[in-house]
Amino acid sequence: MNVSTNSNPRSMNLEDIAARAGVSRSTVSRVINNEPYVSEKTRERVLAIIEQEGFIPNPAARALVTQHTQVIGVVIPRTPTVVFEDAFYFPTLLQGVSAATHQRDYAMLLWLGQAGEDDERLYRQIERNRLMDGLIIASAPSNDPLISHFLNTSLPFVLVERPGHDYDRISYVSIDNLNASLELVTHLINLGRRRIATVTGDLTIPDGRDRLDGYKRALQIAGLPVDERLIVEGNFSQRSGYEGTQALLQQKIDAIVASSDITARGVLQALHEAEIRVPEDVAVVGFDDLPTAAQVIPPLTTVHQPIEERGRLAAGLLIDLVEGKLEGPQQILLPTELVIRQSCGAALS
Amino acid sequence: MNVSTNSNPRSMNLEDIAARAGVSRSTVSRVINNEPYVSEKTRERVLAIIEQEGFIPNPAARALVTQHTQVIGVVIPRTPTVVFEDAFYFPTLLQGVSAATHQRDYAMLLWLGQAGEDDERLYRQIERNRLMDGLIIASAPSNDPLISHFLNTSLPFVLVERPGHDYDRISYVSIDNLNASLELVTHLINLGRRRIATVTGDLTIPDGRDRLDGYKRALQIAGLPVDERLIVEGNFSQRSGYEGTQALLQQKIDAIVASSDITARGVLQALHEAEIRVPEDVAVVGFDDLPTAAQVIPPLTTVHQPIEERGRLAAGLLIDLVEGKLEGPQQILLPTELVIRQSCGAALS
DNA sequence: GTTCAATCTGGGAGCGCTCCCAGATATGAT
DNA sequence: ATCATATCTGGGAGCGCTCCCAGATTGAAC
Repeated sequence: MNVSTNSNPRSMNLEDIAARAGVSRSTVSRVINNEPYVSEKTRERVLAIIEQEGFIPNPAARALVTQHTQVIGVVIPRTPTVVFEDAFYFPTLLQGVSAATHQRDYAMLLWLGQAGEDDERLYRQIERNRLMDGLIIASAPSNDPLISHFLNTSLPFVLVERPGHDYDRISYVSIDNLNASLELVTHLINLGRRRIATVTGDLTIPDGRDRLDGYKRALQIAGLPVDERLIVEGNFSQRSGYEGTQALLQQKIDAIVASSDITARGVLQALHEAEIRVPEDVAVVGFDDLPTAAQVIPPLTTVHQPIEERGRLAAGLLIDLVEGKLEGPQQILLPTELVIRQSCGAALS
Repeated sequence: MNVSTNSNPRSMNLEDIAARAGVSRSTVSRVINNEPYVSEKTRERVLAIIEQEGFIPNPAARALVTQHTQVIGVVIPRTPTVVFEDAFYFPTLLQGVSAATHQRDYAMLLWLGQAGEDDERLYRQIERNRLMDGLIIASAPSNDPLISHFLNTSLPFVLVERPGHDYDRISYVSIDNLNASLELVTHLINLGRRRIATVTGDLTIPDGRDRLDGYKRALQIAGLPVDERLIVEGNFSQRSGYEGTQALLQQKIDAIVASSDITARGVLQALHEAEIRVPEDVAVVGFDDLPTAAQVIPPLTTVHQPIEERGRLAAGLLIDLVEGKLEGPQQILLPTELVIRQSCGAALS
């Protein structure tokens, strides 16, 4: 009946190409996979026909036998805050991951956490998806379920933050938060600041804790006291910077170290409202070097971190693990760069 | 030799589950795919074993026979400008796409254009990737090669902008730029503005052209002249807003319609430098309602568009097309909303 | 000429599913 | 009891590849 109206013609396969080239399936496979033991003449003939027919091998069939898909996954749980408070980090990171995956001929599967919604369902979907050769997990804090799950699996994964646990069993790419923070605070000390306060990040996250540790270490090295009254716990948000600063103004201070540029925004806002001059009365420094850091008033002294490279390295590392070019847990800490602008008062001296 | 050191144990398959349940491969398959003709008792027994073993069917094997992967792709070419000038649109759109794909149990393959790099290589990778059931193409302007390619293919695809050509053969989800712009300009006219200028967007992009057409239409409806000297061609960038405004200041004007909130930022900057009061001397309106629109001074009157919903609908539509629930090209125009703040001078009257 | 290794080529087996068809069993009408 | 029908169940075939092994061909060495 519908012989002539076959609307969805079967696409070509190896056998079809083989027939047209007058060779066998196996030979075509060898040509496609660039294997040896094919005469130059045959190879060229086959390649010509592949080109001419626009033939592309079926990835599902290939994956079925090789157990590799050439696909890696990227999970970004609980994005809402990321998206709305800092719409820079996440796209930039993806850009880096994307660059590396494409360069190595992989594709990238993206999993985004949904606003408000519990990540439970997402995690189940990710765990059930056996299409990936490996996984990049962004934003480490409370994604323990994912990490624990994949620790019990043979699926390679890489974090782009330092994990909160199992440090030595997990591969990750991060920045040297502690030393960056140490350098930043030392810079303030060198400028003559002595009563240096801080609004920390989320201390359940290694990033937050490490930055605080760097702050303390810098004071200790300089022989300055670590005064707990000058340390207010925040959570990287602008709001925590604003409220933290209001609390800090009870004390006599001459500098505030914000845990992030977003937090610094809140700090500046609170200082402005209290009619305190920056940097004359109080110096302010941030962390991250978001594009807006140069645009606030006064321009923010901060720590630049290579976000895109972080993504690129994480993807490269993951693919190396997948392909067996590297073994076991690998940890990479990227260097950061102190960016001196006006908010620290460097121009004053 | 290495019998006991088999490091990568073959994971379970249907046959294994079947053996444990004392049934056949086929019955397990029926249970997994929720097909009828399985007795309730058998179904429960099989489900229990699947649960207990944590069995997940091999997607590659499944895809090989069904010709469906439950994966859709999203292409965002030439992201650099998007990322750096407007880091909001793109993540929000992805969030919407992601929400819809996850809800319908699909996964999302993401393809990002690389900074500076030619998109040629990316396009080849996308075209060669036969893992996707369908494709969402963001940012329509110059991606003709992709669109033309997939028009000749049976792969369903959906744009999230209005295409520059083949309108009626292509499925897309966009907003009603023309009427939104018309409403916006009419609002200015109702406020008494008479010399209304505009800095357009990229006129090679339908979005840009439609917004300009809405501007003209509004003037015509009000019986006002369309003065070409009051129309400066821009490209959605802040810079074009800045330079366009400087050019417009040669004319006598009382309002500027910016093609986007980003452009409006440049417009405000130029007016500020020229010491022209907004909205007293010149009213300014934008388009897009970025989060920053409410934060500039004065807060920007603009057009709110449902970006996340755009992504969600595009993905939903694509999956409907993939699954055959909908036919052929489908076009959706989403409604927008006029957001009146201070920059239009509404509060003055 | 023969012999041997290196180089090339083809086809069977199998990856883990779905689909189809044949056969078994239960259910109800006669 | 008999038969027709609806409900279940099992196994073969096949999706399009890769991998392995056996056989064919070549070329160099003797």
